[in-house]
Amino acid sequence: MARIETPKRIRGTQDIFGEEQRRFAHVVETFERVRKLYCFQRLEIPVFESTAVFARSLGETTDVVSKEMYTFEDRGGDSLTLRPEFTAGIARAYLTEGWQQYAPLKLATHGPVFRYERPQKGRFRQFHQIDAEVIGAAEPAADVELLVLADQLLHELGIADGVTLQLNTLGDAATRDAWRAALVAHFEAHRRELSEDSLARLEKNPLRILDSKDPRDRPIADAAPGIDDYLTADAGAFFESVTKGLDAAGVAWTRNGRLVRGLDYYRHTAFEFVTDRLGAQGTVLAGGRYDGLIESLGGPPTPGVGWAAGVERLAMLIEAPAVEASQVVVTTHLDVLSDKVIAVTSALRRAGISAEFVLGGSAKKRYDKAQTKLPLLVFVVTEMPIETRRAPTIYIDVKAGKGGGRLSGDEAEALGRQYLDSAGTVSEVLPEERALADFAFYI
RNA sequence: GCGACCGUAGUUCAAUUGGUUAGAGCGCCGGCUUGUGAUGCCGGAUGUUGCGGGUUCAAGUCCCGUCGGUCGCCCCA
Repeated sequence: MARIETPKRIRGTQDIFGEEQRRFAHVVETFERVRKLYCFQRLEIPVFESTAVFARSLGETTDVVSKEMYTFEDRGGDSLTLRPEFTAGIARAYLTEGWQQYAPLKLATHGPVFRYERPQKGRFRQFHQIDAEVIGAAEPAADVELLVLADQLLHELGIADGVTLQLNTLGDAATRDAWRAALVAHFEAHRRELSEDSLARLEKNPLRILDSKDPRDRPIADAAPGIDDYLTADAGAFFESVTKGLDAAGVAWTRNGRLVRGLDYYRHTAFEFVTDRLGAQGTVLAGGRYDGLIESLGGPPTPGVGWAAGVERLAMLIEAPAVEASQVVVTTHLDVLSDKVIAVTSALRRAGISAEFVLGGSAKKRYDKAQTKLPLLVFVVTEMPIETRRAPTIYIDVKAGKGGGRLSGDEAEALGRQYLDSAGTVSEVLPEERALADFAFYI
């Protein structure tokens, strides 16, 4: 017989399940909660866009655009790209949907993004980001609002202690141009001592030499001119307002004058929340101001700030959330799903009580499995004779207690009665010495 | 794109310097304890040792290739 080869999971993609998915969901749910506290509107945008949306906004020479995008032709011959990030798509939506009328807009979204990279710890080809943006607000208060939101999110996830906010300014266009020219001159003068990687950076993105990890580059990078000397008065004042705002909000930050961002569209504020607990992938949440991005997409001059965070990276840092125990687990001694079992279980659920029905195995196996669900009560539906009685019966196990706690007989009886009554089931307590549980309800 | 290490049942891992029918825990399936229960007892099934080639009397163990995983570099969330 021919052997059918089982399909493989595509490299860099994930099947998220069990504890991993609980961590994942907790990150997203916490983001949703905090985002509402800051009155950021939830937004959904497409997973793919015209290739030009990303190529023009991120910068043609960036690694993301030049070698990491999932780009393909659709059946109509158009070049499409799976989004490698959110900001460009949101900017495009802002323009095509005419959202200028709502500006300034505070937006939040989350979902999968795609980058063709070599997978490693905290790095995938399809991964997930949470994202927050403020479009149409030029004032530093917008930057502060986003950073405070990020800071609160990390606190609520319980990981703020291990993560530090590194902050820098890239200045305005004039600042950036002057600083860049000075850097290029400095690095050109030390051309011979630079690493191969940095020689390539010198052509493509000289700013990146500043945060090189290569020991050969460090002394040269450390001796390079700082941006502060080139900041225009406006740019300096802007940055000061941001830092003062953070102090006022009680957000801890440290200046990192060598922090630059990889994508071309960043101006002024640039920041990264960094941890040392994720190996090489220390950046957990990052972003900055991108005045000029929307212009590069053919729109009117429009200020913007935003950040994105990797859901998987955050999920790796948090404490594992506990499994949600069901309130009631229903099982049965009967071999087939009797009408009684169906009636009881669905009545409980209609009454708003989470009730799990255990499938598979023998009555004993099902009972053991029911115990492992850590419910408040286990209902055992049976028609087996107890003493001389043959009426359909629900036994309630008083020994099962949520979180290892045990219920007293009275508590169990009260709860069982309450559940059964709210489930619309007539019940009568039968103290039964030889029952599975301490109480039996005739139904 | 570059480098290092790794790849054995569903899963986590074993298997002396290459040497008989590749083992265990968990999980799964069945049975027992006339029923007090997540952690009782007994039994059972499942592997083309990632895939393809090579060396050898003999390969899970060595070599080459390939695919995949992990961790670095690069880049980024």
